[in-house]
This record gives sequence, C-alpha cells and structure tokens, in this order.
Amino acid sequence: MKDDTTFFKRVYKVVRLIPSGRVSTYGLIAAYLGTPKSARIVGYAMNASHKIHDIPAHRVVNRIGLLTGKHHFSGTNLMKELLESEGVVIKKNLITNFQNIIWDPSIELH
DNA sequence: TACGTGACAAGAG
DNA sequence: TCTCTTGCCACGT
Repeated sequence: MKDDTTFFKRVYKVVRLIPSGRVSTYGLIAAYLGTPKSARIVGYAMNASHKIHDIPAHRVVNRIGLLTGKHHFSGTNLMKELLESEGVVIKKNLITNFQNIIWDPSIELH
C-alpha cells in the first residue's frame, strides 16, 4: 500500500484501527512499527494528524494513560470529552481504567 | 542542504 | 522511589 511508505503513514494506519472506547499509547504504536524508541515520532505524527480528520488522535495517550496531548485539541477539554463520550473514564487528565481499555496493536493485530 | 523541534520512553544516578 | 539525561526519526524552516 503506498500509504505505508513513511513512518507517519504507518502510524496513522494503526491509530485508525483503534476501536471506540479503547485507547493506545505512543510507545505501543512505535513498538508495533518496529521502533520502540521512537515514541516521540508517534507523538509528532499525532500533531501533524490534526489536518487529517480520519485520525482519532484522542485515543492515543502516553504510557500511563495521561492526556498529554489535550492541549493540542481545540478547547481545553475536547480530548477528554471525546473519550468520555466513548465510555472512557477520565479523572484529572488521567484515564482511570486505563489498564482495562488499553489497546495494544502488537497483540490485537498480531 | 542542514539544524532544530516534538502529544515519549526507559535507563542510570 | 524519584528526578534527570539520553535516544529516536521525520517534518518544517
């Protein structure tokens, strides 16, 4: 697929597969793509994904379930509200049931 | 063409 | 156990 030519494209492809009500992390996605030390790039890809409306970037958080990227969304609580509308419980920018809804592409997609 | 930046993660002190 | 430092890759200027 020509969309898989770049790291960014592959990141987007994985993020699109995250089901509603579930969340994943930058590290897991990076690891799934074969570069576990490139979590930063995944975050950067999310930043660039704002101009692409197909990417559920709000379902991607850091390894502890903290909404570090919320500030990049329009409005202070948009990211939080999007997740809550999908059934995710968030308290102080932290996903409380994070361990229960974590979506690991290396496991789910195998 | 080259350098700096960035929504992270893991190891070492 | 907590905090600081380093590594990583692609994009924008």
